[in-house]
Amino acid sequence: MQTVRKDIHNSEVPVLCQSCEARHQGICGALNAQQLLALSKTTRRVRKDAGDELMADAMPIASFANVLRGVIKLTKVLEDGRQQVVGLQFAPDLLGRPFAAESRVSAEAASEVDLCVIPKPALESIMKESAPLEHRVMMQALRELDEARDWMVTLGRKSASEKVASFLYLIATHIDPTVEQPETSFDLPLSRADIADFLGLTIETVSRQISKLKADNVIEILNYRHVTVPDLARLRLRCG
Amino acid sequence: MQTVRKDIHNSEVPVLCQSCEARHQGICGALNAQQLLALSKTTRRVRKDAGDELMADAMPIASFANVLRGVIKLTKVLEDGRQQVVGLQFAPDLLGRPFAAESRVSAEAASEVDLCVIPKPALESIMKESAPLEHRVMMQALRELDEARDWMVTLGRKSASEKVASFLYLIATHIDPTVEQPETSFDLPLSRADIADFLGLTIETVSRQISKLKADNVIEILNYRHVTVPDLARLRLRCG
DNA sequence: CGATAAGTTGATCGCAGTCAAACCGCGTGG
DNA sequence: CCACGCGGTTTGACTGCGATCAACTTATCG
Repeated sequence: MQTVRKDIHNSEVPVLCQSCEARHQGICGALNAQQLLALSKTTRRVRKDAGDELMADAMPIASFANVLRGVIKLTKVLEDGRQQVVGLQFAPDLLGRPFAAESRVSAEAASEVDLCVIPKPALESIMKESAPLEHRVMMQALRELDEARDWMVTLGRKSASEKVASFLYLIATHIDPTVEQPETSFDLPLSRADIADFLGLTIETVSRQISKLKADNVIEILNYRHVTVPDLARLRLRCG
Repeated sequence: MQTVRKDIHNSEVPVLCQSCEARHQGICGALNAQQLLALSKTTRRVRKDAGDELMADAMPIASFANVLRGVIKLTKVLEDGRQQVVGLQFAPDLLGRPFAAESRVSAEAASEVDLCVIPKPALESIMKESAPLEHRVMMQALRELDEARDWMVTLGRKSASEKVASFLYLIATHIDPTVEQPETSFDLPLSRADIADFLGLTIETVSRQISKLKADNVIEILNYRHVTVPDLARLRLRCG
């Protein structure tokens, strides 16, 4: 989050974290009015563009952020440059690793995102006082652990076509978690390269499998990014 | 943990959870004397053999358990039977998914293990009162999340030989986390089939890569299970 | 001993990676 | 307006790693 300072072109208007409060989402739902007011004095509303780095691996953590809109990708890289996306965060997730001096992943805005940035000391001091808040943070960690383990099955045991179908299914069910209709439509928040890094595949293989799903009428695609799924259940079948 | 009841042949002697208390390890280190005494009345010391099922996917959770000795493997299976090991637990980890009605993984003793079994209501009621305990549980969840994400890189981006080397390195550094000497020796807690399921490979590929490491003098093997690593740094180099 | 389970080794095949070329949308400047 | 270049994507031809199928070896135990 150390990039926040220098990115002057981004709007940094101090506001009350009303988005999360109003919707009782994210971590703010666990706070009372007084705590919320105290916290709101230290938070900053920040907009970041796709591709902006939010947190670097092995760098000290200066702040946390509530994701209000958009998608963030968490990545790890090997010495020789091989990259793996190890997690995606949607609203209203909390970005950042509590109780660690430095991050163990890199975080990057996958799409344009809105964040509610909270200084690390502010959040940790409130967390020490507020058991409900710490509980909420733990629940997110446990959910992320469940998701990571689900994804390990995909990475370790699924074929390329199942991996791509699983990714599309994940996005379809996460990007807009409203009522589950059989037909859905959405914009992919990730480039082919990012998808490949998420699935442990190459760009070319991802492209081929998407083309195959299109040929089999499981999905329709407009302008590379906009996906329509006529029947989610049929996509689900392709996930293995 | 519902198998605890019926497995009469296993010793179930009620004892104080002295192992974890004495070493200030695991969750018991977060409790005061009074809480520890109250908890010890409900806990049971249990020994399980390798291969015993401790928890089934999608089954209600009846209890938690502190791992005192041995290794537990957490697995997930696809409908068609493909299996993936999604985590390993060593002493003094806490086995079980807090704040969830049912488990999302299967747990099986990989080696002979000693457990300190705690009924779910007992632990959760103490956790509600004791913030340090909840904090300790959260720290474990965060650590498991870090480990899961590390492993996602291995699953998604490493070659077969790097995967096997990474597994051996993981075991070498986890089974006995004492002072780090260049030479180490240990027994593999997993069969070739389990290793394959952990790495997203087949048994044959695991066997071939182990043979290759042996041929290159990176490891020595006795009776399939006992491994000696003459130089941990050299094994580390093979991890990618 | 023989039976069985676990592990190793060999031969072959196919999926996904690699290398290369074409395609597409888009902004920029002539 | 079109020419041009550029990044992202698609498609094609070929290769190679790891899966598959099968035979064999080794350890264990009745």
